[in-house]
Amino acid sequence: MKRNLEHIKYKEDTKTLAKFAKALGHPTRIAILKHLEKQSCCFTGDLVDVFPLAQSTISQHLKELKNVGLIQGELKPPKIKYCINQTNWKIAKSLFQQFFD
Amino acid sequence: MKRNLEHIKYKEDTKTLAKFAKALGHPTRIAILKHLEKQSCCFTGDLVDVFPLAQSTISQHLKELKNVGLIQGELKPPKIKYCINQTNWKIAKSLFQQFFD
DNA sequence: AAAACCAATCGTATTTTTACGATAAGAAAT
DNA sequence: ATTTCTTATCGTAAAAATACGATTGGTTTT
Repeated sequence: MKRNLEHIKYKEDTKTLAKFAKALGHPTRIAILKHLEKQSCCFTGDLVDVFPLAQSTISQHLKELKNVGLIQGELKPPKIKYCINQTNWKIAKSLFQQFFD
Repeated sequence: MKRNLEHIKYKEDTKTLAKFAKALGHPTRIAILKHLEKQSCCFTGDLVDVFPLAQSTISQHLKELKNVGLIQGELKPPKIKYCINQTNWKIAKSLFQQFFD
């Protein structure tokens, strides 16, 4: 963006929905979430085995999903166990639901 | 992306869902679609009045929504009437639905 | 105490996205 | 025929996203 257009006032729901959608806007992140849904939980290393991507790249995608609150990490030294954040998952679900009618 | 990683094989549904999500990943585009849902249809100019964005920017967002098939444009010279593409809308809806369970 | 393990972060390169103004293209009105 | 209206497209600039390798930090194992 060339200019600062953050003064555009969108409704809160619109912004939140866009934020979730953006996080889902990459096939790797969709695949990670599908994996988490099936497995219920998993470690970063599991994903590095599943996807032909560098560890740092996977970590980056996980961070993004964590930042929008769709997943959460629990320390299980020396690993980190990632799960879906059920609270926010439900929020996202209902936002998409009502968006599509 | 530094390297060509298009050889990563994602399932078709995963790619399609990510594509739709990406298109929804901007508040302006969410707002445009909400507007279209309410109005059922509208012209580019209407949107230019609603959003404090340049006409070319609105046009660009519309193009993106059209490219993923969420909307379609009908020539009503000298205007263009945009509507939601119901067929693809339903596909997107069901993909999100089954994704969220 | 040292080595090994796991995952985040840093630095960086490339590509894509987002926004704008200016221009072009088409039809309608004058 | 010229002007007006509407929208797409072009060119461009700035920012964000995507990917990688290398490094760092924290545990655990040896």
